[in-house]
Parts: sequence; structure tokens; C-alpha cells
Amino acid sequence: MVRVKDPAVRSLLIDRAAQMLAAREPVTLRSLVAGTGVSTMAVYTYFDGMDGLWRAVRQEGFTRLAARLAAVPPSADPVRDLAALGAAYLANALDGPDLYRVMFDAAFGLEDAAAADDTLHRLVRGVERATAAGRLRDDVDPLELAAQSWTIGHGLASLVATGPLPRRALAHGVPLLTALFAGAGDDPVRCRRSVERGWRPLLPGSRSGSADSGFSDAGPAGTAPEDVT
Amino acid sequence: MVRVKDPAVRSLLIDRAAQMLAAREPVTLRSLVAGTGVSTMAVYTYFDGMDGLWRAVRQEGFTRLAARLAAVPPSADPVRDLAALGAAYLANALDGPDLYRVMFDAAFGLEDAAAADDTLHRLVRGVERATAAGRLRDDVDPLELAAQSWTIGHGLASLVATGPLPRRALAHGVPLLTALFAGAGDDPVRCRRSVERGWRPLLPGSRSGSADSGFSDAGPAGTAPEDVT
DNA sequence: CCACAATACATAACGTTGCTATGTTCTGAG
DNA sequence: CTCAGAACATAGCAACGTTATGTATTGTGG
Repeated sequence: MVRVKDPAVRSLLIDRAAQMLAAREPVTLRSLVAGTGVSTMAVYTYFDGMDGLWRAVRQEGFTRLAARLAAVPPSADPVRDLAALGAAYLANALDGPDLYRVMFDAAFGLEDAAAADDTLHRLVRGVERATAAGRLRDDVDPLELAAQSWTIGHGLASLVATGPLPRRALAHGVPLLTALFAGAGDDPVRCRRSVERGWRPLLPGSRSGSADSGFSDAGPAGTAPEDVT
Repeated sequence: MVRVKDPAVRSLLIDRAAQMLAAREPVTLRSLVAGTGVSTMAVYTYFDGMDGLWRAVRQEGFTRLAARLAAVPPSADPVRDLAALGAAYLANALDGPDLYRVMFDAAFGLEDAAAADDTLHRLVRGVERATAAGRLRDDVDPLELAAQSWTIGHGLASLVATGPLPRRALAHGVPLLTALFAGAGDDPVRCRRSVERGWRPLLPGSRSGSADSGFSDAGPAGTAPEDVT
């Protein structure tokens, strides 16, 4: 009586959708199933239509993000780790800008809301570590500071990955996070060094080079090592 | 030989599209022209298709934003004015979340790129005023600080207007901007007061109350008057 | 072990989408 | 006044997501 749907087909379709998304090919019902052997009805058996598919893709996006954040190794410097978390967040967004966009497409809900919360919770724990280490004033609410860090990360990701700012604007992350954490109690110069260390993996040329253009000239953000101390 | 197209029809369609967008009705070619007396071909005569219409709508979004920013009266406190600019930016985004989204839909270009640059340039001038008034260190690049303020504004707008953060998360703008400007040289307590003044119009209940939900509990950001000084 | 019932899946059709082709109306310069 | 060309309406096209219908497959109760 109970037939179990093949999970392999599910993840096959999700992966293929994410892949087509990354390749900037239009993801349509028919183009999605073309070449997979399954018919268009599979999308309805497994996802209840395209909306369900997008919901699943959105979920997959958060899963990948969580994996990225989990891969950040904790060091002895919790502030550096916070910046590294932000850098990992941005690296994930830049790796798949289109996937990142559907992640924040409010039109579709999430299948497992806890997966999305996990993103923020990991940041919260990072802040708590920094507070426990005495780097931050102990009256700062970890949840608030985490949300503020997220705001900076998402703003940067949104403007760079899918927006008008050029890739070198990623360098803004350093002064922004430095100002935030220093404002939360960390020693300014020490904070700057920690953030720079955590942010470093994002700057050189670690990953895919998407060619952004910007509105016209959104500003040289690459070279200005001293504006916030 | 030269027939001039009626500009009234143009703005009629743009306004109607923006209106339908705000009403969360799907904007389709046929639904757009329905009831206007013009036929579907008008969209092609005036906009060269739907893509052109979206481009025009995007432009309209930036025009409205520019008008909002221009309506911010300069005061004697340039840092307060910077925060007020950010508040106006967010108020505009919250007034029409869907319009705000298409503004940053990179799929369509802009007809007049200068209109978009105007947004950033107004911020740049605000920073220059603050520097000239001696509130900021004079080695800060106005363009950079403006871009960083924009990052905060866009991150907050994106996460609140069309994302998972509840409306009360707007309060994060105060500590974020305070940290940024204080990090750029302003006196911390004075900065805080200035930012709070500029940000105030956003907080009470000045405009439309959209019912956001958040992932599950994205954090109480409403009451914490002292975390950054 | 077998027959039944429900699920999984394929095929075909439906309504709607953006768009184009064709024909008609109207404008404005020569 | 004439007529080339722009503006516009109507009709039709391929492609989209979805639904309806029919077939195959599978787990289980008799």
C-alpha cells in the first residue's frame, strides 16, 4: 500500500535544477526533466509542482550554506572566526549567485525552517565565544550582534553577487565588520587584525571570477587599509 | 513622418505596473493593458516588450528613491542627516517591497544609469559634509564610507522588506550605522545620538505595516538602547 | 500464491504566458 | 491633396505550468 518514492530521483532533480541555475539556463519544467529519463509528472509526484521544486532548491541552498559554515575551523581567535564565518557566507553566495537569490525569494517557504535558523545560530554561537573570551563587552546580546553581522554579510553578498557593486567591493567587509565588533567592545587595532585574518580567504582569487560591472563606477574599494581602526 | 508617442500612455503603463506590483497582483502583458483601453501592442510600441517595461519600472523605482532622498532636509548635524538618508532609503524600500526587488533585479539594465548613481552620490555628498564639519577623520574616502553605509541599508532593507527578518529589526540600523560612523572618527556618544535622531522617523509607525514573520524567531531587536557607544 | 488496490509514471490536452505577423487607421510632411 | 510611415487592433504562434486520463508497477491482505 505504501509506495516509497525514490529519493535518488528527488535529489537528482534538485541537483539538476541547481546546476542549470548556476549555468544560467532557464529552469523550466520540460527542460528540467529533459534527458533525465523521468517525465514531467515526476516533478508533481515529488514536489507537487514547480513551486515545490523551488522550495526544495531553496532548502538545498541553505543546506549548502550550512555545510560551508560548518567547514570553518574554529581557531584561538574568536573574532577572526566571526569574520571567517562572514567570508564563508559570502564565498557561498558568490559561488552560486542564482542559487543565493532563490534562497531569499520570499515567494516560497521552507520545508525545514530549522535549517535556515541554523545559519543564524552558528553566528550566535560565534559571538558567544568572542564574549566568553573577553573580546566583547558582556552586555552585548549575541543574537543582536549576530543579526547585525548577518545584515552586513547579506548586504554585501546581495550587492556584489547579484547587484551593482564590483567584486572588489568585498573588501568593504573588513572595515564594516571591524567597526561593528570594535563598537561592541573589542580593541580596535586587534579587532582589525583579527577581521583581516578571517576575511583573507575571500580576497586573493580563491574562487570563481564572475565579471561584474557596476552601475558606472561604484568606487574603488580595493586599496585603503586604514580608515577604521 | 515623425510621430511622437504619447508620453502619457508610457507613464500610465509604468504606474499601473508599479501599482499592480504593490497590490501583489501578477503583472502580465494582458492583465497590464486590461481596462486601460490600449492593446497589448502598446507595450511593444512603448517598451519593446516586457523586458523593456521592467526596465522602465526599475528606472521608476530609482526615480522614486531619488525623490525620497532629495526630500530629506539637511540639518545642522551632518551625521544625523546621514542616518536620515539611510532611514529614507529603508522607508522607500518598505513602502514598496516588490518595486524595491525589481530595482535590484540584475536581469534588466537601466535606461538612465545616472539616476541610479545619483543614489550613491547623494550619500557621498552627505559623508563629505560630515567630514567638512570635522565629525569624521579626514582620511576616510567618502565614496567608500558611502558604499559601506549603502551596504548596511541594503542589507537591512533586503532582509526586512523582502526577507526573513521582522520589521522591528529595523532598529539594528542604529547600532550598525553608529559603529560605522564612530569607527570613521566620530565621537561615539555624540554619534549615537545623531544616528538615533536621523533614524527616528523609521521606528514608531510612520508608514505601512507589512506583516512579516521571520524564519522562526529572528530575534528581538526592539529594545536594547545600549550595546554600542 | 494470487488478486486487489493504490502509487508511480507516461502521454496528451488545456489555459495562459510573451511575442510576432498581418491588416487597418491615422498622422503629418511634401 | 497625397501618400509614406508610425500607431494600433486582431489573430495566431510556440512555450510555459498544470491537469486529466490511461498504463504499469508494487506492496499487501485473503
